[in-house]
Formats: sequence, C-alpha cells, structure tokens
Amino acid sequence: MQRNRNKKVDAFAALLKQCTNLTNLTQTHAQILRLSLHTNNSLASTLVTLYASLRSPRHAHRVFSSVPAPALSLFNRAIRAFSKTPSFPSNPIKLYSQMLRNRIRPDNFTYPFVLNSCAALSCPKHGSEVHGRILRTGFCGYLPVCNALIDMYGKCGLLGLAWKVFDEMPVRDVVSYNAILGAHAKAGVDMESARRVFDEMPERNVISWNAMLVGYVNGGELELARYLFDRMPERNVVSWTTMLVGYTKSGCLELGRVVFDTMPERNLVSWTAMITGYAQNGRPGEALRMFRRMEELGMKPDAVTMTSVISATAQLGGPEMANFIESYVDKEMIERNERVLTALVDMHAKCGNIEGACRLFREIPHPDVFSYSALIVGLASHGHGSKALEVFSRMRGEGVEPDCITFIGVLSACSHAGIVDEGLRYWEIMVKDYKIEPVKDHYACMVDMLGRSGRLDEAFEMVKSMPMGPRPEALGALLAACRTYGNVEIAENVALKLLELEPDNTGNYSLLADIYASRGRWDDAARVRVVMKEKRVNKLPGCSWVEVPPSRIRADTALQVT
DNA sequence: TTAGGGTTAG
Repeated sequence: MQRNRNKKVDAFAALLKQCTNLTNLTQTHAQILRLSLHTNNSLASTLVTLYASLRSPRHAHRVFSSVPAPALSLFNRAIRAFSKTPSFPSNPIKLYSQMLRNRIRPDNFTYPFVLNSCAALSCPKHGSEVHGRILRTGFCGYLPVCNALIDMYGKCGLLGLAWKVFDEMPVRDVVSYNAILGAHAKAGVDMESARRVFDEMPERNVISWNAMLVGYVNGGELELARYLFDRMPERNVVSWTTMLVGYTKSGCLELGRVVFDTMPERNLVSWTAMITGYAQNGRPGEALRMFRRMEELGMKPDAVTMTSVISATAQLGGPEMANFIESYVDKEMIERNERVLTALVDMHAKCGNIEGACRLFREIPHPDVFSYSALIVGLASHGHGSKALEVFSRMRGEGVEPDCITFIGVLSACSHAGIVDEGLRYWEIMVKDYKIEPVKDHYACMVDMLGRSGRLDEAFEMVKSMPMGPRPEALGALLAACRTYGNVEIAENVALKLLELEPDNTGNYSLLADIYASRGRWDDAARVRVVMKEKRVNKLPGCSWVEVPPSRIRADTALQVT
C-alpha cells in the first residue's frame, strides 16, 4: 500500500516537472487532490515552488495550508517562495514563527530567505531576533547565512551592525563584500566609503560594478556613472537598466530611450523602467504605447509595471480607460498591493470617478501618506472640501505624518469649501507642527483661497511675503481673483510682474484686458490687446499625445496629434 | 546569500 503510494508520488513529481503554465499546473494539482496526495510534503513543496514561480501566491498559500504537518523542507520551500512577495499575508516571517511553534528547527536554508523578508519589510527588530537564534544554534558558520545578515542590516540602514557581522566572519567571499558595498553605495550619498570597499575587495564581479553604478546613479552623478559604465569589464541587463534609469530619472528621456533601444537584452524591469520614465516626465501617451508594445511581445506586466501604467492613465484621464485598466489589473491577477491601490485611487479621482476612488481607498489595509494624500487631493479637486478635511483628521488620528503634498490637498480643500480661517489654521499647523517649509504651490493655494473669498489685500500680502519671490502660480491665482472682484489696482500691479515672468502666456494678457474692460476702461483693454499682437502672442493650439477619436475632439481645440 | 523598475502635487 505504502509502496504503491510512493510510486504515485514519484509519478506526480515527474508530471509536475513538465508543468509550464498555470492551466496544466492546476490540472495536475486537481488530480493530486483527488488521490489525497496533497498532504505529501514533497509534492506540496514542488507545488508551492511552482505556483510561486507562476506568480500565484494565493494558490501556493492554499497548498501549504492544506498540509497538516509541514516538514522542514516544505517550510523552507514555502519561505523561499513567499520571500518574493513579502507583503503577502503568509509572509516568510509568519511562516518562520509557525515553524518555531511547531518545534521544527530552522536550518541554513531557512535563514537567508527569512532575513531577506526582514530586509524587504524593513523589520530589523525581527532580523536581530533571527540573528540571535543563528548565534545560539551555531549557524553563523554558513557563508550565505552571514551574507544575508550583512544584507539585512545594510538594507535596514544599520551599517554598524552590518560591519560587525562582516568583521567577525572568519571567511568572506565576493558576496559578503558585495553586500557591504551595496549597503554603502545604495543611497549614493557615501560613495567614498563604497569606493574604499570596492578598491579593497580581493575579487570583483559584475554585481560589484553594478552596485557602484547604482550608487552614482542614485547620487545623481550621471557623468561618473557613464564613465564607469563605459569601462566595466562586463555588462549585463542590470547594468544597462541602471544606466537607463539614470537618464530617465534626471529627465534625459531621449538618452534613456537610446540606451533602451541599444541594450542587447531587455527584461520586465527594463521595460518598466522605460514606461516609468515616460510616465514620470509628463509623456503618458508614450508610456502607454510602450506598454502596448511590451504586451505584444508577450511580456506580462507585474505590480510595479502596472503602478506606472495606472499613473500614466491617470494623467490622460477618461473614465472608460480608467475602468479598462482596473479590470485589466483584475484579469491579469496583478497583486493589489498598497502602491497599486494608491495609484488606482488617484487614477479614478483624476478620471472623474471619486466614488470609485473612495471604494478603492477602503481596500487599503494600512493607508500611508501617499494613499491618504491621493484621496485628500482627489476629494478636494472634486469640491468635497469638508470630506477631504475629515479624511485628513482621520489620517492624523492614525498617526500617519502628512507631507507637503497632503497640505496642498488640505489647503485647496479649504479653498474650495470657502473656509478661509480654517485654511489659515492649517497653514499654521503645517509650518509650526509639521515643520513643512511652504513652497510656491502652497502659496498659490493660500492666495487662491484668500482671493476667492474676496480678501484681496491679504492675498496680495501673502504674495509679497513669498521668500522665493512672487511666482506665476500665486500671481495667476491673485489676478483671477482680481477679475472676479473687479480690483484694477492690485490687478495692474500683479499683471506687470506676471508678464515679466511669463511674457509668452496669453492667458495673463487676456485676463488683464478683461479686467480693464469690466471696469469700462476700454482704452486700456485695447492697449493690452495691441501689446499682445506686437509680441506675436497668439493662442497656442491644444496639443495631445494620444490619438483621440474625432467625436471627442472639442470644436474649439485645434488638435495636433503626434 | 550580493546589483536594476513603483504610488500622492493650486
């Protein structure tokens, strides 16, 4: 009987090896379940690994939890599988605690992956507990275990502890050096120390060179990065992608595109980097075109890719497109992590569906400053000022620290709700409690708020108090308020400054001419129009990056399709 | 076991 069962297990193990997609894997899994072989540790281990490699952590979790007494090997395979999706509910740290409760002793294959998750979740507390156990059980003699410790402390920013592990190791390999090098280079702020490690290490591989490259890129030292890139003894897809990111992050999209087009091989990360480059530099149409090309090549996006695709869609607007993208996320089983959900909240808000934005926000288990800000800004721009302020107060109650963008939402909420004194109070809170230095956009919000409610003198004072000098955003808001309330005196003052800063912006000339006209000062209005003509300032045609169906082209917009 | 891609902006 037992022998027969073992035979079947072997047969299924062989069958599983041939499963290359989710369809035939689930079919084989179904047969395993029918014969009640799913409690077999070895089959369950293979299933968990395969589901994880096909990016189906939910299936993997179901397999794992249906085994009543998981053995060490199954724990190890599951921990390894889930270390790729550390934010998933059954994360390696939980599995590790479970194995200790089950009195199963972790070994040298367990620790590196658990430590990886501690690093990914930035949990040095758990990490040092694991460290303690490693020391007590004598596993510090294993190179991969110590290397993972260096990496974990380095990624959590505890460089002293990383060095302590490094220094106490009797034997080190290139991985140990790379881990400590990466810890210094990553942020790009201490490249001198990184350089010292790099120069002193006994042996270097492509990973060591890439770690230095990343450091220069993240520190904004693009020329040094390029110098290094050109002289590397060996380059792989990571080196090329890092260089590509260097260019796109500093706004050199065209150079980034050249790198992308010339790199010898591209993977999902390279495609995502290029898509993100376009999305973050105001070229959402180009981002979506790249995404389509990537799909046509059969490359499946992941959560990171989709975050940028969603952000690009948000910039283009349109409720149909927003709904399409959301159902795409569902259909392709993209992990709905915090960043994906935040991007979806923002997208729906920008595409006019604030209810959809609120619905998605409720799905976020622990909203952070990004998620709260996206919702607050969204509510404010839809005119739900008091609802935005409610969300802000809930955010503070939850202990989430607002940032400068949150306050842009809060101040514009006050502006739209017409509650000026509240707005002034929030300004105080921003500056005094949160020590946030107001930037030009905050001033623009305040000027807009004071101006809308007719407090033009205070708005003017606000403009004059700007430490960076009057900026077009704030001046424009004040000029608009001057038109609403017919205040020519301030308007002339403001317009003069504004035209000096933005001589090519037609809106400013028109606004001033309108103000003169509304007060019956026809000669002055005409004078502005003449100046406009002399400067050859003509209305700029509307411009779009995407093909728009003819029915949606507004009659008053000259469309320049690129 | 070591290197690359992500969300919020009057």
